[in-house]
Amino acid sequence: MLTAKQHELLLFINQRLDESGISPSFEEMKEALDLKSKSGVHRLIGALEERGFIRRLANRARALEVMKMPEGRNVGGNNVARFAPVKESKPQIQIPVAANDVMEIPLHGKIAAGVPIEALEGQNSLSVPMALLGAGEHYALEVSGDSMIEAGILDGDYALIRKANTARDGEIVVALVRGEEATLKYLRREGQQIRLDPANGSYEPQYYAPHEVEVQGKLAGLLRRYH
Amino acid sequence: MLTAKQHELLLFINQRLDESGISPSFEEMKEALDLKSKSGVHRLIGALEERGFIRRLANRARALEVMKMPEGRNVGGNNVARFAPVKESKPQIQIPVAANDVMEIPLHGKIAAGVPIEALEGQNSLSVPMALLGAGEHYALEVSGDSMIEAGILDGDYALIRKANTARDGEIVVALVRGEEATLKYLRREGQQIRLDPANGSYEPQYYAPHEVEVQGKLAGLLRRYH
DNA sequence: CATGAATGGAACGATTAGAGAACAAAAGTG
DNA sequence: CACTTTTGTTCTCTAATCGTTCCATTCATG
Repeated sequence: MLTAKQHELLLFINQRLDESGISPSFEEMKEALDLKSKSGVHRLIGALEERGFIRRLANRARALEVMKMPEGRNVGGNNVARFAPVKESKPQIQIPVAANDVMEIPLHGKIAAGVPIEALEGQNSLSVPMALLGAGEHYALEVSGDSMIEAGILDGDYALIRKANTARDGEIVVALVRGEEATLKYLRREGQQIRLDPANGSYEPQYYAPHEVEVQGKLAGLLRRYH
Repeated sequence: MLTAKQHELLLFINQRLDESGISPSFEEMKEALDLKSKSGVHRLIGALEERGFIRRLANRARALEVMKMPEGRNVGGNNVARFAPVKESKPQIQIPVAANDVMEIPLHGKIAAGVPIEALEGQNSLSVPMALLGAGEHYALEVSGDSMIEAGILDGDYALIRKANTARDGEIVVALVRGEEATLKYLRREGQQIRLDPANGSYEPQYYAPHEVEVQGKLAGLLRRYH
């Protein structure tokens, strides 16, 4: 899927993001790739974006985000044991259903504060209006618990998650902690630490080393049902 | 399903992708298959693509991607605990099933505390999974304001409303007050009075005589979008 | 020998890559 | 707010790599 240069750049970006949480600038990438001009970096970034490996905010400095890594490679190089949760997969192509701006996305189970994702690997799926999703690969999780209640995310809601390996500060992510607990939390970086913030005064923020936390996706939408 | 050459090529591509994450070029594949011209590779790639084993970006260098491998190779579905050197499975492309469990409902405008519904009776509509709705006639409103924030209903959310003329105590309703203001509130009865409760400590409950309040619908679902 | 399929060859055009510079847009500073 | 620095964008050239296409040739088979 990638050329050697694209691969090299992707690795570098991912590494920097993992270590410091800060996107490298074009200048820094230029140095890392041993180039003498930034224009090349620009093209490579374009190629990576086109292929869905990274995502970026246009005209913003240091606003890169890694969506996936080539072939199984684990992001952040953390060799933590992992349990049932989200299986890494090849990009699944989501084609809008004809005549309907709706998509079927897989329902991967429940997510709760402090509790692993229940791997209810059933064939469950959810129909979701495309208007709620952006580009990319998505899945749904049923929210369990009240740790995000102040962000308007209630017990029983369905969280629509876009797969990603990194996220920017302040975004709500599905974070796999030490390979065993997956939780939905605000992601924030403080120095060399990763901080996972609940949205509930009764819970405390938790701090981790970067290698202990793996971002599996970010919150892209929410569905709730009143009976 | 595959000819010997096709099979050989697929294996080679998969191996290279696995080892280095970098797609082989036509030249390299030519060498690997012991061919003396790239045109043969071109045909093989075409065949593999046609059969859904690989996918590629047209006119892009080294932009191959393996979608699945031949034979009963395990494709996803493993729910066993897995450890770090995760061997990748190649999930099949997920094509959404024709979703007939979807409904188009009209988007009637915005609703806010203390402000009439904006009658933007345009062509706007929203596709919504039927799972979020019950029986009956529904429409959607964009929520404006923070008066229901403690009920997890935020500014910008889409409220799915089921038309109804009555509601039980404690339900969230669209209430038309004195024929002019439509608001989203908790409905409660106190003696001969109707009480409309916001879910926000900064706002006060409001009391009305029964004839002043007309229930237009009850909250049936909620959609939110994070960008 | 005819035929269709697979292979070889080479020309062609497009993409990728490197460099340099000028410019525009954000972020930071006082 | 004005000014400076940092950062991202765009353009032009040049060269090498890569993918595409068309056509001739070979091969296996009946």
